[in-house]
Amino acid sequence: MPELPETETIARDLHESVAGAVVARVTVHREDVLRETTPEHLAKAVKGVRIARVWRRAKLVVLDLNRTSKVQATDQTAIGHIVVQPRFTGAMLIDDGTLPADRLKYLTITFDLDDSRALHYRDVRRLGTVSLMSPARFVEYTKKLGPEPLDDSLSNTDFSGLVRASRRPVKTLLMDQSRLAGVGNIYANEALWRAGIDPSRMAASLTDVEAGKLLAELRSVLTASIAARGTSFRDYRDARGQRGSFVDQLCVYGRGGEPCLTCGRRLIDTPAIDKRTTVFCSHCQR
DNA sequence: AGGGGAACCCGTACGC
DNA sequence: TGCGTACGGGTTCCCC
Repeated sequence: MPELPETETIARDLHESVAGAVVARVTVHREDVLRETTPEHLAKAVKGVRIARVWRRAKLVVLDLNRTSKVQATDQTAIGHIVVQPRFTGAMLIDDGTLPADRLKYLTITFDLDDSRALHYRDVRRLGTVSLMSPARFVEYTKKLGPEPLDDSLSNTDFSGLVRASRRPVKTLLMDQSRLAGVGNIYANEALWRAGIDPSRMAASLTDVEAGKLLAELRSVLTASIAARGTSFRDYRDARGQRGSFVDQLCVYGRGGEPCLTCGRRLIDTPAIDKRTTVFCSHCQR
């Protein structure tokens, strides 16, 4: 399930390998993943345009599209964005002819590139989405998202302020994309365990010191996971079809009933908060 | 503002 | 073995 580190890994890989490439043709195999566009509209809008940059915002992979004509060569303004939200089973795959055959099942959209490679959006369960947005629409859409946790411009004071403004459980707040972008169930659980904070605590009850500790641990776990190319718990694969290895460094997620790595007591696994699996240590997390 | 619930989708796991 | 069904998981949207 791609959260921030997995989406970051996909975006970096894609940027490295397809930035600058031109889209020759688009084939939509499964129309139901499209949002804000139609197969005809997408094909027309994207044919012959350059993928100028691939980057991440929240849990979204964003492809910036530019014109290819020489006249426009100095104009760096994107003419639009393809916004991919992989959700659970979505993957962006670079197909240079070497992908194993089983990776080529469940393709939903194929962007043929002018260098004979292809970029596929593959999604087994198709809860993920692919949108085509104008620059204005993209701004409107992304301004509803909270700050990026790894952005240096997010200060301890800012973070403490947004945490302490909410009376919801702190875990719910961490996962609220409109307050803080990119954090999902895995990293919310991990950061709270590392920070020694009970996930069900009212966010507003955290002290400035606790909030500072939580942001530091959140950044630490996200950074370490990016370095490991993300967590492949079930389905996640990067743009090369490979698994991420951070699953080996998870301390609580997926370890309900097993011993806490700090105190050895049984980790509690409960759906009590928002019906999402929360794993924590009732002894170490207060 | 925020809580609850439904919809989206289908492979997997499980019961019989 | 095969068939049927429940489940999961993030986001969006609608209602309260």
